[in-house]
Amino acid sequence: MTGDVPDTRAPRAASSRLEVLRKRSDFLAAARAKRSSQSGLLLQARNRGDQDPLRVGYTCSKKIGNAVTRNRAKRRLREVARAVLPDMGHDGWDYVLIGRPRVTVERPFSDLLDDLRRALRQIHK
RNA sequence: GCGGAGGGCUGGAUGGCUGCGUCCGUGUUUUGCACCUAAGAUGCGGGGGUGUGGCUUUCAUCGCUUUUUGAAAAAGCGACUGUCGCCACCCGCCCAUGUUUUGCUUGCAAAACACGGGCGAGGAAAGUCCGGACUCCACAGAACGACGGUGCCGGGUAACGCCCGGGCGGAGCAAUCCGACGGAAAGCGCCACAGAGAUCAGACCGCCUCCCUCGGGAGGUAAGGGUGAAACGGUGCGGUAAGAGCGCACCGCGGGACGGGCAACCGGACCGGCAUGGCAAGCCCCACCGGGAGCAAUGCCAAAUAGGAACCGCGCGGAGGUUCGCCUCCGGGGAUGUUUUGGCCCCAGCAGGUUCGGGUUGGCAGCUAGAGGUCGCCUGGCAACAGGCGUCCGAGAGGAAUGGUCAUCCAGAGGGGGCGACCCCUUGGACAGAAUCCGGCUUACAGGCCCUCCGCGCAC
Repeated sequence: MTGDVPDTRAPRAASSRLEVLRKRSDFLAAARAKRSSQSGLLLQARNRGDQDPLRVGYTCSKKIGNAVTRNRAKRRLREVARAVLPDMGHDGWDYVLIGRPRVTVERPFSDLLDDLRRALRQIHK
């Protein structure tokens, strides 16, 4: 596994780092913009109007469950974002992924991926 | 074997693909700083050079005039060319030095990225209920008061409301478990309903005596009935009109010499016929403990802006001294209630000058090695625990990492096949996520493993 395919791995690694939203005001701004509701998650997105790299935020409120459940939901959302956004996300946008009670944790992972893809197509249309 | 009691441990495993946080190393890039060195720009000083301008002067040159003239020559005036000197400005120059820009060398630091390596959730990380460490409110102490807490006794501990041992009361055949377990003759208050009567109490029924127009009335009586959580303590005998601690015996209760124990408490000669129940989780009394706020504490740095503080200056509660820095005494004021001791700080004002910082945002520190834990042995102790030696372990984030996904296996559950060992299929792993750090308590928890003890049954 050490040196087989260095050429295919390098570009992926460079693009896999997603910038994370940290300020409350960014979350509030995204919440006022477009949104798309899917069965596994809720997506909010805002076009900032510049050409800086896209940014992602995650929200799992206490409605999701206790701390363990909230963490797991957030981790699955992070993983979904890592798989989908480098290809389908647009630069200059902020995306906020919001977990849903029970579903975000229990839904099959492939379905969750489809949910995000569908939501992105809806918002970019 | 069945049933039970107490305690401890564990909290799925392996692998593939792919991620995250932190620390270390290597490399690349960028930035900053320092150094080496080169070039450029520029400042100052010295030297040098010459260009321009001005002035002066000498000489040369030219022109004109005059004189002598054949020419030449001389004198004067002018031109401004060259030259000498001085002054000003200037410089593709040299030397020394400073500033600065760019490049380069090396080193250091930071950031980003890549690669490699180490480490990376719990027994409860939880609830935030107690006790501390630490920080700030300058600090330390005493008495009283208020408020809050603790509450059998002794020990352990940094401390505790925790732990250990003991006592007392209760539950259980037992192992063992449970207990807000100080004081009710210090005082106040409350004790519903029922009942005739509820603590300086009481006669409804009954019993006994007397009276009487046989219905009843007067008196005695707490043995019996009834009420109630509780009714002048219980049983027996004597006694009596019937009864009653009225008398006696035993039990209970109260007091109690004395003995045992560090103590809680235990035993108890003897005395008292026995007047005095519960609630302190109502107030209260007694003993002991406790200042408040908290890591969003607190400290530092950098930005950008309304405007505060300190020092200097004028001036400065009183007196004295003075080396003019300040010191001593007295007076007033300052902090969480009052008083008090030590100690500290401050003693009108502002028209000025200098310096510094508060709120906000961002960053750094605090930040993890500590009353540290694991395991083993030794010493003291019934034990909690303490001491010693060895051993191994040590997350440190900050919209918050410690994961996502897939496969196989292993527990467990259900179904089917088989006499059985076993095989096949399905299902399937609890409670729960560090946030400054420790000691406890409480609460949640699928399943599994181990140890000790008790009762019953069987065998011997």
